[in-house]
Amino acid sequence: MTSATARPRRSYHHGDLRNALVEAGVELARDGGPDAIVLREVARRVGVSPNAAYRHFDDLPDLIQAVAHRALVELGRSMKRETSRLRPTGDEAVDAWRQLRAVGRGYVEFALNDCGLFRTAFDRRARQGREEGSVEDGCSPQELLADGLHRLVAAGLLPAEDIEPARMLAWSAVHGLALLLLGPYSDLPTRERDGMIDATLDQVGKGLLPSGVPQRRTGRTRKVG
Amino acid sequence: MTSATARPRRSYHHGDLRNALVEAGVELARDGGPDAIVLREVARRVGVSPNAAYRHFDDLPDLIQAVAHRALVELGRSMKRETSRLRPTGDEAVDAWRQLRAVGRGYVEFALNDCGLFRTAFDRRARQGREEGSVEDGCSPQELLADGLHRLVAAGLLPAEDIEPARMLAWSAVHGLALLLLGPYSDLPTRERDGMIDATLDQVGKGLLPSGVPQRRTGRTRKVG
DNA sequence: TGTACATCAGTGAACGCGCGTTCACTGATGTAC
DNA sequence: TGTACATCAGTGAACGCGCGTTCACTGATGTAC
Repeated sequence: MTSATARPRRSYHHGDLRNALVEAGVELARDGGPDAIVLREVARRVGVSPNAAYRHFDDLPDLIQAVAHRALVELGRSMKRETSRLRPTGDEAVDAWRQLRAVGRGYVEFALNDCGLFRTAFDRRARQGREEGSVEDGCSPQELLADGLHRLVAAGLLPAEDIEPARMLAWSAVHGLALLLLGPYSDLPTRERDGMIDATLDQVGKGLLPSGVPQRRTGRTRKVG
Repeated sequence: MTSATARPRRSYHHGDLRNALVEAGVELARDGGPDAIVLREVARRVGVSPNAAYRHFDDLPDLIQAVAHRALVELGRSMKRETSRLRPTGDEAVDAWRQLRAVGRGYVEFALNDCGLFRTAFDRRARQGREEGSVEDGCSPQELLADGLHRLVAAGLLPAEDIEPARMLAWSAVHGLALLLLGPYSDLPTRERDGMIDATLDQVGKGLLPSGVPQRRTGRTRKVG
């Protein structure tokens, strides 16, 4: 339970304490979810007195907010990782749909692999207080979803005016799926779980795309190259 | 904060303490979500010493579990209420789809109106420990969803073998939608929020039903009367 | 290049708090005879 | 119908705990001259 990472500091001043505190918070959240982010324990792990944290954060919720922000960054990375694994087929419709699918898969995958951090990303306390903008580098979960949707539009699979409802269905389905798999369905064997993810993503596709989910090598119609 | 409901008991023995404790827990959860369920406060509200609760519950998680169960019952009621408002059109396909839609709407509506209780229904601590079966009277959320899906099958709108993926998409979408509306989209004005719910439920329909969402008075094909 | 001094970033000790849970207890209830 | 007694369902006091936060402080840093 106690500080594995706590080692005596070389100097009186830490140099990068804020970051170190957030990092420790991330580790706690990873193991035990948002409730495991405890100011005193965070300080303990970094090897600093509890009140030192108040030089860098207003209060505990402010710290949680910072940890949640990191969690969103990691969620985005997981999504990005999944899309970057794709090899283009040359068929823009197929590729566009695959990209959105990968985005969704990365979302669910992260939730399952890093459940504590995932829950932290959407914790209530993280939303309160100041905005903190979104993830810097254009790789926020929201942007990745938007990219995927725009690519569907560009491929002629999704009418541009349907973007908003499409976003909502896609995000809802994937978010709900992740939480159900962590919750009521948490006893499911990995095999069946993977099947469920695939099946659900396909169903989402059917909901999103008026002309259906494009299949590779079937010469399905598309309007844009 | 303190006991509005605490009134001196007539007798030494309460008579229905377990129930009273759960009820107080429900009120706390309603106001503040699962974390607001605090054993001492529950006892305080009922006007009983804290340790009296241990005659009826193993520990705090056991109490939370009982409260979560009640929350599920209320969720089911909200869903049922929504379906019972429907007036049959005579068109079985239309009616079947409307029923499932109402089930989904009742789900989201409950989440928005009784957010603390909704979150409690799916709290992690409630899932641990013994099973406690499901809601007694055949009105559990899961059963209502199943009923809706079976009716779609009976109406010839959904192939029987697609029930499982359909369940997963429907539940995921509606669950995720509820949580997103409570979370990242919580600032949304009611008007737009309602629009989003409708749009998302329609999208779910498109995902579920191979022949599309049935419209009233269009003479759409159906296989079973 | 050296020194005075404001500012920054930590420390140590303490605060009050409310929690979940356990202990040894006692008043109330119901059942056997 | 009345009484003895086991069992049930509460009480009161206390336990240890760890938390978030505040106080007055001090060591380290960097800048003006």
